[in-house]
Amino acid sequence: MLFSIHADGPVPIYEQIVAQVIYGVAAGAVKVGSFIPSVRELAEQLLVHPNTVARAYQDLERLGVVTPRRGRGMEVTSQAPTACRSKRRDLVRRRIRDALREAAASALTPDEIRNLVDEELTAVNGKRR
Amino acid sequence: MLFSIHADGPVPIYEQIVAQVIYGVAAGAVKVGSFIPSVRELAEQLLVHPNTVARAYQDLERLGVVTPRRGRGMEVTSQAPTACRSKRRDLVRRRIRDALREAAASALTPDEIRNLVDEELTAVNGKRR
Amino acid sequence: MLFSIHADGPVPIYEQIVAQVIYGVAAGAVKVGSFIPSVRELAEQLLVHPNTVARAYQDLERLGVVTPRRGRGMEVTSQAPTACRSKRRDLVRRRIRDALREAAASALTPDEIRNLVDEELTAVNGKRR
Amino acid sequence: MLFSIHADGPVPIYEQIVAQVIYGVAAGAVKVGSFIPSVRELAEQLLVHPNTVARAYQDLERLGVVTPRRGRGMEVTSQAPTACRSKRRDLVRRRIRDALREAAASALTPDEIRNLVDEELTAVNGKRR
DNA sequence: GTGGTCTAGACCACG
DNA sequence: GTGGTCTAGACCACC
Repeated sequence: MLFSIHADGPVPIYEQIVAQVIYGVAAGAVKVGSFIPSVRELAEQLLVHPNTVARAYQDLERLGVVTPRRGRGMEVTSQAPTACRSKRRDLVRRRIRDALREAAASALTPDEIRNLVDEELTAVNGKRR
Repeated sequence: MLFSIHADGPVPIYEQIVAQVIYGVAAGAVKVGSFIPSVRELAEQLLVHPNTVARAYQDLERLGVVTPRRGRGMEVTSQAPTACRSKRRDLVRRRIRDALREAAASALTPDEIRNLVDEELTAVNGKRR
Repeated sequence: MLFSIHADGPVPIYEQIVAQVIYGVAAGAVKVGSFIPSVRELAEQLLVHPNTVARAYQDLERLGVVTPRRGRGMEVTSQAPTACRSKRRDLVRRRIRDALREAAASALTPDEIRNLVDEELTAVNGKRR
Repeated sequence: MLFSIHADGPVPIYEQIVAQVIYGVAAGAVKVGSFIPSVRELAEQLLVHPNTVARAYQDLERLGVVTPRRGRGMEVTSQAPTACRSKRRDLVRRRIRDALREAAASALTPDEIRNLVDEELTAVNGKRR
């Protein structure tokens, strides 16, 4: 499980942790029944305060992605993969939708918008190669 | 000049005001030399705190879009249209880029991402018809 | 809005705050559109740390009972009464169910259990007079 | 001696073990002079950490329910039945009392509370038939 | 060792 | 003024 956290930027650290766990589970990189890193361990790895990790884990628990096993850690639940794939799709769709709505509200023409989208889409795909 | 403000939601109200003025100028709906509404007037119209409008106007002034005319209000500058078209493009591109980066980070496949984009793109265009 | 908090005892303070707001809304003592006390205000009143109150308020927001109004406070939502009455019933029923299941598991006879329940029920009702 | 342990849920495992031994003795299912399972044996049976069982047995010893016999295990004491019947009653009464107090604090009417109690009471009794 | 709660206090964005 | 986030560190229960 690899995390990359941007401590600056507008997105709270704990939200970044939540999202990355969700993406990891959705992608199958984190298996059902396995344990995500302990609060202290991950805090040390990410150079953030344990409380920040703990808050992320509470959110993940609330989402049904992990369940606390007392004395052992946070275990990935059986319904996590389904929930995470759905959640991932929702998160991504929501962000795309908001961006495109902003674009439409800006009175840019549909052609201009599509050009921008295509440019950024190839840029992103290029990065993934 | 029509404003639509979403008091809830993650985007600060003052940013919404700034963006909508920029979009209005960029689209040619707000002319050079005209005056945007007074702080009090707009605050009343939008049911927001005057401080919020004032902050938006400060930003617009700092961006060179409007300039204060004592006793008369905020006048749209001659360089505003050029600046706003550029700024608009930057704003929209930035949001699209961020959304697509998030999509890539989520480990969704490029195909799935493109499908989501296409769905939302037609949805947005549909709304504009 | 009156709160009574038991800082000792097994129930976390933030849960007590959550429950009491829910009960207040369910009982009609807290109206839709009104604002619950600010974090700092309630923290001072209850002699607890503001963070503790903030955590309770986050839970209430997650439950859809209140919504943050930036710069103004936490407003009771329109769906709060329905949600709170339902939630209250669930909470109380859950506690009663657990107690009675424990009683059944203890191999006490149904008659003994009913006697205990009746005793405690009259004791509680007596306190409310 | 049959145990049913819920590893999740709010009740600590060691408390569940303690309670079930108490209930077994109170109901006469566990006889004076008999031996309860060894720590290792029970831990293996319940898929629980031996420390957890050991802690439960410490509590039972402290309560005077069992007494350690070197090399042979934990023996049920002669005063255990009386103590367990009393303890059982206390435990059950305490849980019922707490549940009903919560119900009263929730501002549900006495009638609503009684209805909930009756519903759950018949539900529990139904399960025992 | 694990997570959970609480206090303490800083800093920030927003209105 | 409001809530939101983060760091810091204590204490606890449980395994």
